[in-house]
Amino acid sequence: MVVYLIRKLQNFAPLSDEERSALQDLAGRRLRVLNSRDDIIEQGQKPGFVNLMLEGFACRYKILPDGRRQILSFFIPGDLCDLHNDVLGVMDHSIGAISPLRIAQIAADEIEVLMTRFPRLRRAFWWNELVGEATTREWLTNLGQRTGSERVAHLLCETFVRMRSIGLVDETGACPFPITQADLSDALGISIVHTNRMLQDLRAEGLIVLKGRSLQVDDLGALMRLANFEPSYLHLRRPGADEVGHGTEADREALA
Amino acid sequence: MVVYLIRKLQNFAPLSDEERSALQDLAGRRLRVLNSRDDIIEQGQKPGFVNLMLEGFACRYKILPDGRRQILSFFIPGDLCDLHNDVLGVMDHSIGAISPLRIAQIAADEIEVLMTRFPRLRRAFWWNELVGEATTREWLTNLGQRTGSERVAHLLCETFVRMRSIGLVDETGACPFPITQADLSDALGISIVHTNRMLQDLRAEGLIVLKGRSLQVDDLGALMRLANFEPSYLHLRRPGADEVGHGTEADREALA
DNA sequence: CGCGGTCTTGAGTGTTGTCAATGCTGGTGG
DNA sequence: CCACCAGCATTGACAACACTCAAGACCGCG
Repeated sequence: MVVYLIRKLQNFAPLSDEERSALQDLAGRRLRVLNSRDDIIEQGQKPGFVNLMLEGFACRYKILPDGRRQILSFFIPGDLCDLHNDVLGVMDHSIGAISPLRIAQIAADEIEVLMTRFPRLRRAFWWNELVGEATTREWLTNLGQRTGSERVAHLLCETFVRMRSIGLVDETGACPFPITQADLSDALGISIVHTNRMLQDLRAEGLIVLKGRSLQVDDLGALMRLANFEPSYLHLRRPGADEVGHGTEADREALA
Repeated sequence: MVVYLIRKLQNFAPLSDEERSALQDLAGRRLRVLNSRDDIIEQGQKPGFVNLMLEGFACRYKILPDGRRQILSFFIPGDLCDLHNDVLGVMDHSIGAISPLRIAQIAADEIEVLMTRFPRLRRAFWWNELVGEATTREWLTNLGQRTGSERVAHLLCETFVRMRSIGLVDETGACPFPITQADLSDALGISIVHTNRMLQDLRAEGLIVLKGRSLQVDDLGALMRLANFEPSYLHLRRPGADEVGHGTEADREALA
């Protein structure tokens, strides 16, 4: 399952066999299995490990005193949580499982050893962190500027493209999608009812098929247009990416 | 003007005279002066320098193809922009001046030399970055979960507390505040008209006086309660902060 | 004194939220 | 194998918060 991390990092730079097997070792240590809705770590706790997602979906979220919940990001296989948060000492948010989960718990110093031995991996991890921050900024833009339907479409685009970039979209254009409508609502800052209605619209337009924890995107181009989705913030490299720019709509489709 | 950076970093750890003078040197190099509304760096450009805010306000923002603008963060004196963004190569957002501005442009390798010489400064810079990320997450929560009035109140709380932590609130409880209502709207994801009305409400309640580019907070406790503002994400240390926790309302006031 | 940018206010509209009920589905135990 | 249950999805009716449009006031600056 480390293959997803490797695929992801290779969006930044190709990795050597040695680097790949070092990553394999790293992730083979402490395996942790969680059920849907379990917390990996809670607000207020001190982070002990870096968590590497092996299988399943999770999310970062924050609970307000009155119970409102904001989901801050979704984690899919290959994602690393909180590479550096030991500096602050205390978690200001929680991380919870959305589906049944398998994660590897990695000690901070193990990562440090790895990064010292392989400078390219250090840069790859950094790149990964920065992409995460860029994604948070895009979410902020999503919540601040886009309408309900655009928000839903945008999040679906992002998740779909990320899943595809690690090879989890099958030949029919479908990928696992265990995120419930309640989760979507808490991520997008709209009510459950409204989320449901926006999804209906997307279905009615023939853009997506969403059912049984699976998302199939039938017209990615249209979905992207509807959302104003511009994938460059994900910094993905796909075959031929060097040949295309970032400006035109054709570029956008090519990159996505 | 480097004093603001020093004050800020000392929220993380006390600095030695040597460290302080090294920071002073660093910031004395390339001075850049900008007018209100000038851009420091634009979306699509390659970042050249790390920018240190000496005087004035700035903001990070993103423009959508159709012209909508989302402000992602505000910079006040002492703030460092984009310590590490050279890894990604291209800016996915712009940074613009809100008021007349004086900044120091620092080369990435100068920072690296400094951090190697003073490991504590390295950790302090890291801490600073992580606080920035925590703040972005708080903004996401603000946009996703809070109503218009809460959002406005929350942003005022945050800005006021940050200004106070670097010594820019005077004895009357007022601080410079060059952010226009249009800027606030783009930061909070609400319309200008609505922003205006929410501000009127806060004035009517006697919580703030906002006029002439100056913000005076008359009842911070009430403003914080209204906003559900919980300042721990800013990780500020004030005198006695070691003695208080983070849970109760009294703690919150003490820390803020 | 005039001008541009900013702020304020009113009126009407509509997107989105709330409440509440019902339907669906996959898993569990008898 | 069926009945039941819990969680999730869907729908309708109504309310409200927030948006748009539009006009006018204010204020600092040249």
